[in-house]
Amino acid sequence: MNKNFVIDNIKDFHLPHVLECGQCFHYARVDMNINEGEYEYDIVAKGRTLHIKEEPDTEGVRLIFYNTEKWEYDSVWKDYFDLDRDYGVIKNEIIESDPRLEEIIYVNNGIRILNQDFFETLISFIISQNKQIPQIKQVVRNLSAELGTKFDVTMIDRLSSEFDAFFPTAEQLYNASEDDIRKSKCGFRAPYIKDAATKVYTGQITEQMLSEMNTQDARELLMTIHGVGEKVANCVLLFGLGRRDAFPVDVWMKRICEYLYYDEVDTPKSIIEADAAKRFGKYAGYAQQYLFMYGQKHKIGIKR
DNA sequence: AACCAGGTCGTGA
DNA sequence: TCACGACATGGT
Repeated sequence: MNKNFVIDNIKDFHLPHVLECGQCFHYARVDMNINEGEYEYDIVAKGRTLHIKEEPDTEGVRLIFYNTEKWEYDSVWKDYFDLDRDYGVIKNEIIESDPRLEEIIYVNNGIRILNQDFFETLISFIISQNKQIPQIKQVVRNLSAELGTKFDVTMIDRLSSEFDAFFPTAEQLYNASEDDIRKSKCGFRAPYIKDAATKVYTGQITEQMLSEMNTQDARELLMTIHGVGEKVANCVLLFGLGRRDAFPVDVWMKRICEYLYYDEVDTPKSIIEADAAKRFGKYAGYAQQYLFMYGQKHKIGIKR
């Protein structure tokens, strides 16, 4: 039964940076009986659950996927964690675009852009507007517990923690009333969630359509959803549709980029996004994530 | 007690 | 186009 899948010597990977850089919300850290250099998490994603641990290895880290078969790693988690990608190349390209990012990348090394489920990413980032990350996680958990398909923790013997349901499908959210959705404490975003679920469930917007469009057209189609603006659309493109050229600009990125590139002068998000596209090109999404972590860690530009 | 949060919408110049 | 308040909820 308890078969673990292990991979050794993974470079450019650090679980806390991967999960806690604000790109995903349906996870929890397991802090019990952990040794130095070890990090353990529970994750609910891709309609599955995962209990995973990182340990130091001779070169890079070792990942232990608890109670996981090889086929499941090959077909699900390898892609989810973006493990086929060579981040050495990506880091070099970014540093070439701006040498000042070398230190920032070094300090925040081990970030991976996850390949998450499209619909979950869409709803999660609709929720994210005007909320802090811990609260986003709470609403995602509430929404799942109330409307998502339950899984039996004792049967699965995998999760040690607080989750008991998958993220709701488009169908489940479409069939829920706005009041039911509001019970998740999503507040004024409830009609937004409903509209997104409706457009996806009725096939007005599909992952297939979006993946066949160029990034700009896909962004515009996403923005026809009520409650999806430029920033949320870019997050969905980057984290849920594999568009690594997308560069979401939120309050943090605005502060960080003004600090780095605009001499602290107030600059429109549209300018910041366009300049980043020019500067980082197809690596803009990766650059954004290193910058976001850096800004959060050092509270760049925050005045209090 | 105001003010802010991985924003977006509606309104009015 | 652009500025600005409103919007639920919770934390400081």
